[in-house]
Amino acid sequence: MASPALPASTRRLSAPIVTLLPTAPVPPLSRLPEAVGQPPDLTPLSPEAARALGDGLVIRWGWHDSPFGRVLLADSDRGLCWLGFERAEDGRDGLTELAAAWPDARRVSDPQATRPLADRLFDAPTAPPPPLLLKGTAFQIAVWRALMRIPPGAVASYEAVAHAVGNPAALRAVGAAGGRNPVCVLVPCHRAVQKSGVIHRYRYGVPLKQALLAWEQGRCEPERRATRPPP
DNA sequence: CAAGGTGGAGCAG
DNA sequence: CTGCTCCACCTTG
Repeated sequence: MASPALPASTRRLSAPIVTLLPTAPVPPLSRLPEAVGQPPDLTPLSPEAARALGDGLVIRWGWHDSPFGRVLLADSDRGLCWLGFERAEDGRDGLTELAAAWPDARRVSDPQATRPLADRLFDAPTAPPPPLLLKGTAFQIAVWRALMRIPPGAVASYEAVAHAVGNPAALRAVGAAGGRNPVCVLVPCHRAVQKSGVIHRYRYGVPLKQALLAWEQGRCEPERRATRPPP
């Protein structure tokens, strides 16, 4: 039986998070594509501005099921300010992280408010993102913007992202900045991989990162399915 | 200032 | 292939 052997360098899913056909690995982009236009509704905030805003901010949050596990969504009238899975690898749960990110905001459990977004979140990887309210340093915001230039179905090396933000040597800091983005999936930090193509680390675990990439590749490169040998 | 982080290159086995 | 060392540099406390 010719099972479609994954490269040994690729870690396998340890648990069936989502059922997907294995896809051929995508070679990392050596350079990010030129900006095709930033999402017009992305609202970057410096930590100082965010602290000033936090007081009056009302955040409505809710847990929802997704093909990749439970997700926590948190919305405000300034945009979506949190999208995270249930638990990060370090053990912290989403609600704790949300509270740490917006300590002065009024946080209200309101699953009905976030349900519409949750329902269409995983409809298609190419769907335009909702308005976002992102708090970060200048460097982090630059990294997040660069990550959003990686098309769905593609991956880029941390080095390429570092180059895109004008500091090719800061590739390790790029990884750290990506890992601190408050809206995973929408800021596609999962599309940054090691230069060799190996998926090495992810805030929510390597299996989830692989599942997200496989899902995007399956949705964005249907021609791959035709060229893949039958199981 | 020191430590840590979603890296990368080089080398040994 | 895996594992280790060293280097890199921005952020955080």
